Amino acid sequence: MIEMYLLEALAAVDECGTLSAAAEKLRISQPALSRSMKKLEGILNVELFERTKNRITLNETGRIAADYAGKILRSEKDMVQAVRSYDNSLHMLSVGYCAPGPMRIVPATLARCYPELMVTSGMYKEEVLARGLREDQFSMVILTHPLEEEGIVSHYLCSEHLYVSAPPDNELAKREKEGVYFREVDGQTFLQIAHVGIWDEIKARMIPHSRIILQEDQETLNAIINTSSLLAFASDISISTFRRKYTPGRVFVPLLDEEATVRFYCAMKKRTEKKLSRWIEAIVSEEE
Amino acid sequence: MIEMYLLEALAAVDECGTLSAAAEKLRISQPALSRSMKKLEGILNVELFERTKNRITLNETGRIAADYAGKILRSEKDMVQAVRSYDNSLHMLSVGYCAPGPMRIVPATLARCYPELMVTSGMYKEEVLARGLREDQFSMVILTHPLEEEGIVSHYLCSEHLYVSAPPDNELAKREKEGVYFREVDGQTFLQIAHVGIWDEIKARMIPHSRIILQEDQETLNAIINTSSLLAFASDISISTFRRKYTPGRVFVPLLDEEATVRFYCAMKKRTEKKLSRWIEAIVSEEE
DNA sequence: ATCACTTACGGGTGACGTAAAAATC
DNA sequence: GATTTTTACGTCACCCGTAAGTGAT
Repeated sequence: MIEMYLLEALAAVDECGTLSAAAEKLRISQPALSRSMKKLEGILNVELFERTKNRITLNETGRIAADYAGKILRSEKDMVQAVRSYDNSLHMLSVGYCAPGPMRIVPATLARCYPELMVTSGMYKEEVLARGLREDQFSMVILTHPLEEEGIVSHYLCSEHLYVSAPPDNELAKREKEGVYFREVDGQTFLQIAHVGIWDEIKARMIPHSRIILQEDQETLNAIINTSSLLAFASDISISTFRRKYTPGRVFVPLLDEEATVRFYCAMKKRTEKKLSRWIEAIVSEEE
Repeated sequence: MIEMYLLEALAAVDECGTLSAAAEKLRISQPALSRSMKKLEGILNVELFERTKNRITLNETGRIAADYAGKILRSEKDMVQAVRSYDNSLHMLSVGYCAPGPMRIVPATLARCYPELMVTSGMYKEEVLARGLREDQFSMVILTHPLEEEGIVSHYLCSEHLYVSAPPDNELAKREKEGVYFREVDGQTFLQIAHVGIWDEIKARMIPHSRIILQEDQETLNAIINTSSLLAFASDISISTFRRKYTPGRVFVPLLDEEATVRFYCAMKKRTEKKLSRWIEAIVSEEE
């Protein structure tokens, strides 16, 4: 049997042309490589090289052997790649989101159901998410609509409702109960966390005349909000998870347009649905 | 990099189901195999087995890995096979004949042109020869006609003319100069060496009423001929190469039918023609 | 008790590197 | 003289086998 290191050596010699160059590439000494090539010829019981005193060149047989060697080495690389990535798919769950809201709920509930699973999260545009799901870059994606495709199933996950966060001395604070329409605040300047996914498009449509000041860091943003008289945004999810706690002085006024409510659906392939069945059931029951 | 022995071990475990059985198959100890499987998992950084205290089973990842392993092992076998057989084709020349006459000429001339070449000879029916040439079982075949096919070239090689070998006291011996026709000897009993290829068919057609006593061994046949009053066969080739010497008392009477002369052609693939160019030129010049 | 796997320990093969020689450019 | 391959020799890694241990059937 020809061991892999011999095939690798042969491929390197084929590639480099000389033993010395190949030895350097392989990070072994040149005599070691010379021996390996002799050993390979011994195993095959075939001459692979034209040898002169200080020159060694692959002959036709050697080139054929080197081609096979290259092919086998690629197979081996493929194997390592495929096995590792399959194993990864068992231990990792890559989830893509179109908005930060569900990202505050899903990873936590997944971790509760499957403590052994490593969950990765990321936010992308919905087209990217759909394509990534098809191509197995994501195990699951969170969208604003069910994805109706062959082999893919979608489940309703949760909804998120948008609020305006107003300082207590602002006129709007009085409207905490009855709410406000987008058009009433269009033109105002808002503070907002960066990267809110789908909400960017909604705000661009509904309050086109507003300026929105973005802040990358959530803690910094909270600090600014607490000392600022500017309006900001919140949602039922963000309020319940941290806004109430970290921007305690603020009044949250619900937006009354239907565009201020988004329904989220999780979409995944059938085989993932099977793997996540416990979580899906839990989500469905929480929803009731 | 995963060495081949690890892949072989994995494939054996996959095949045998238990480490002990696989170890026996591989002719190594069971602890050694246990270690190898651990090493493989270490290299891949992946679990390949479900392990209980006294049971080890491939998990899904392991089955995927084992499939790859089998594939790579087959590739390696293919490589050895292909390289050896290519090398063989450089050093061996397998020639198939339809008659023994050319077999007395061709191997000797080939050996003179290419002393480094190992030449193998064998006699077969012409259909078998044509197929064998196509499928590379023969490097060259000797036929009674040129082979007109894509990628195959044919050259005229030599002709062979049939004689009747008669004891000096036989009536026929007087006809040494003028010759004799097949029909004149049809019905007579002949002594003949076994395995004369194409000549069997010619004789079956031209002297259907004759009995032909076959003898496997040439030396034995010569001895019988020298002490027998039966007729026998000879040809210009056999006469010049050994009949004159080993059956010295005999008179050789030429057969006058055109069927008694056969022209031989060597057929080979284009690449073989290139390899044998020196020999082909020599044959052509001898022919002139 | 037997079977199947793992752990522990010692041994030998063989792959490696260094050094030096031979030969070509 | 520089480069390339081969030969020689000592070293060390690692793969193996034996023996012992653990747990399940």
